[in-house]
Amino acid sequence: MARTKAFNEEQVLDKAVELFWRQGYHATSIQDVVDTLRINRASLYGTYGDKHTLFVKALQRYRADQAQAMAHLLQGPGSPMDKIKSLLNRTAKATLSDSAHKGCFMINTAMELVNQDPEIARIVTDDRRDIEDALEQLIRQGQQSGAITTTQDARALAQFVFSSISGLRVVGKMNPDKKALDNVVEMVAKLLQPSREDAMI
Amino acid sequence: MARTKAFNEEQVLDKAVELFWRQGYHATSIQDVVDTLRINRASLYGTYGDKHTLFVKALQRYRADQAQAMAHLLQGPGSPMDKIKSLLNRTAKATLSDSAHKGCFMINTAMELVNQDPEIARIVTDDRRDIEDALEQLIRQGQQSGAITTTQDARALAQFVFSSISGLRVVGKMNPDKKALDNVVEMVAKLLQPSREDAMI
DNA sequence: CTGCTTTTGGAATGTTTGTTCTGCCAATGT
DNA sequence: ACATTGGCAGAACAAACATTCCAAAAGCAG
Repeated sequence: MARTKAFNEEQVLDKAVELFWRQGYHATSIQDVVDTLRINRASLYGTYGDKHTLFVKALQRYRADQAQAMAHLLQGPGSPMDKIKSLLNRTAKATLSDSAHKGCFMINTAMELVNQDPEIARIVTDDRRDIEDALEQLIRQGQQSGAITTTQDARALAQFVFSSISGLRVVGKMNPDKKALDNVVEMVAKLLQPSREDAMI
Repeated sequence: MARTKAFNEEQVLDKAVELFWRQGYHATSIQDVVDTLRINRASLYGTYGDKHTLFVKALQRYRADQAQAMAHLLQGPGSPMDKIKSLLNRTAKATLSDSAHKGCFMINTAMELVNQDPEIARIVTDDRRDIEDALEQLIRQGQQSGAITTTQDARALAQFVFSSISGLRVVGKMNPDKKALDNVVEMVAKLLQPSREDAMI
């Protein structure tokens, strides 16, 4: 009944994710978007709305992708401790193989917009809560099997792991040095392990 | 021989630090600068150069202030371990009392510009190196007196502490929750302490 | 093929951007 | 007192900005 779009809506959104991820919100102009996505201005506005709406869609898509990867890890094989280590190692590896130094789109966005844009702030906060919830659950399991220390409660440890991952992404953005990142991963893992002192209480 | 400036060059630069710190580089227009610093356009360009130059001056001023505070801490009283704890606690406290959620100007800038602006990247890298050097020196002293673990070398621990501080600033930006921040500080401190197992080797 | 609907290309919109220019004014050395 | 130097106010500038509009083109139903 009408003309069909000359582009794939999802694929083009992926390009938007990549672009905003690399450049941030304010440093990206609509001209950049038009050039990079190879889509007409009118089609852009017609399909995704204005710049801010497009950005939100891109961020939510990134978040959905990330959440899926996390779910996959959670229900995969391995002990809770293995999964946490794997998450940390994956972060370190992603940082190292990221030649454009893009870092994490969610954290980049948080740093750029959280105190200027309430809608974005809410997405960032929700994302953090979800990740901390997943970590807490994992840690609780590990604590029950005795693989993770019980000197701190699961929530506190989850917050610590989240903070450590954030730290990794900042350091990775500044200067991705394999040794430095591996060190951090190792130390976080060490802190989660129950020490012999735990039993003395 | 000529008219005197109607403003204090240093005080106005401080306002620029505050503004860029709060909004970042790209989100701040020259009009914002003119309005906030309450200085004429011509005077602005005449005194500080263009936008980029002003930003660099602001960032360097921030860095100098921070470096001075660090030097003061280093040569003050207290053990190396106390100084590290104090640094961490100060970061947590600064985050909590920062109602505008500004975070750390240097880290904000790193996240926004490091992969777009080589001159800024260099400043950020230099700053990180200096901080890690200071931490390493402190940790080395602590190790010699037996107050800090020797299971990792001083450099690795310094990198870990730096990463943890970065994590604090990210978490603090997202949602400054006192308990979460204090937890992180406590755990970093715990990791630095020598455990009884150390002696068993 | 025809009619309808949506996409598309690109010009056009008005605003905001960073930067500079011009004319006036204030302060100081002589 | 006055000339000279540099600060100051605000207009002026072109380029870039986000967004909209219009006419042409393309696909599908009848």
